[in-house]
Amino acid sequence: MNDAVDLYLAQWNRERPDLDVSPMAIIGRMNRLQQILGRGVGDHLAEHGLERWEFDVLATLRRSGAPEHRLSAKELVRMTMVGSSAMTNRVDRLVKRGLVHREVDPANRRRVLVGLTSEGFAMVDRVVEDHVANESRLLDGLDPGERERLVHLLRKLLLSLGDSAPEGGQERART
Amino acid sequence: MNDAVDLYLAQWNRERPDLDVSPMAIIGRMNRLQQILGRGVGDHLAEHGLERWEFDVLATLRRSGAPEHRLSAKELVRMTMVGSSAMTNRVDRLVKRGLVHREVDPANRRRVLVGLTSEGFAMVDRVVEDHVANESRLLDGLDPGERERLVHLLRKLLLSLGDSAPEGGQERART
DNA sequence: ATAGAATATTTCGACATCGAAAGGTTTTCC
DNA sequence: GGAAAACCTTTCGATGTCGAAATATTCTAT
Repeated sequence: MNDAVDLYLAQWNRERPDLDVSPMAIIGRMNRLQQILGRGVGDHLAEHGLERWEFDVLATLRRSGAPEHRLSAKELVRMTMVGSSAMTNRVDRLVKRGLVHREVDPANRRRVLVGLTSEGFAMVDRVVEDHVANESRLLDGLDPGERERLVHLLRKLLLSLGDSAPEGGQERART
Repeated sequence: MNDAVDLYLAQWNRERPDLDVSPMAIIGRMNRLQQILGRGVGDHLAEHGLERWEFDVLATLRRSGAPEHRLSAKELVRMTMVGSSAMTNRVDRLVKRGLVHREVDPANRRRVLVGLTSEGFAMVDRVVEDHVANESRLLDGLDPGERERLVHLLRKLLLSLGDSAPEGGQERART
């Protein structure tokens, strides 16, 4: 049995046998998995009435923890890998849905603090359990040992690319 | 050393110790890698004057092979995982740049055949070599054995999710 | 022959994102 | 204490994608 990437590697080998296209075996599959898994996650969240980006923001606030379940816009940007302008838009829409509230930080009026409302909190806490169960289902094709090896490899690759826990870390330049 | 995903797994464990969030260790890292690798690929292609979606289309046509380096719009859609309306837009723009030509299939006038112009052909063939070198550089953090194991795991996961070589294969419903 | 089903592409409106620039606020440093 | 630099968020215009509907062509079955 071949996957879609096997085909295009074979095509490249036929057309350009001089080229070593083996990196595509990884990067191409990563692309495809991203799309397929993304749809699997998105379809499931839609059943709970959430878009993927909504869940991302709510979950980021939820796991940032007590007491306030609250982060500044900048911290949200850092955690979610979207630009600041996209975050403004996301928060706008979540405020309209009543899932988060936004207020100027009284201690530093440049900052905006975004926090979960009780509806938002209830929503994440209700959905997240099903969400991880769904993710687990998507990974059913790998046994526990394989999953562990995959985690290890992905983690090593991420670290080699300079990804690091954003504890005051350096972000990509963004406006 | 921790990557960004280690942090949010730890946060979930603190906030919801009842939950097994281990699937996120894979899916979360896949998301992040996708973004970081995507930027690495895109920035490099930009140096050659190409957008990522442009390269995707040109490369798909190039590797589809002689004699004509030509595919129908539908085949392009199947190979690239974008919707048909996005493909119309992509081809429009590539035609304007003179990199592909579009013509109605005389044998079946519903179909549109898209083929590389000689400029398009020269462009891909010039860029692809650098492109794979760049991809290889992005994967430098893994040694050859690790890359091989990663390929194996990603491939197995893809197959378990129903991805298969699109030789008349069943695609996802799209309008 | 022809109505209707099936197939293939394009058009249309909506939407999420991006990067640059603008708008406020605070800090720094003379 | 005030000007300039640094900081944080929002606004703006552009872009690329999506899904549904529209258009155009071919196939099927009577």
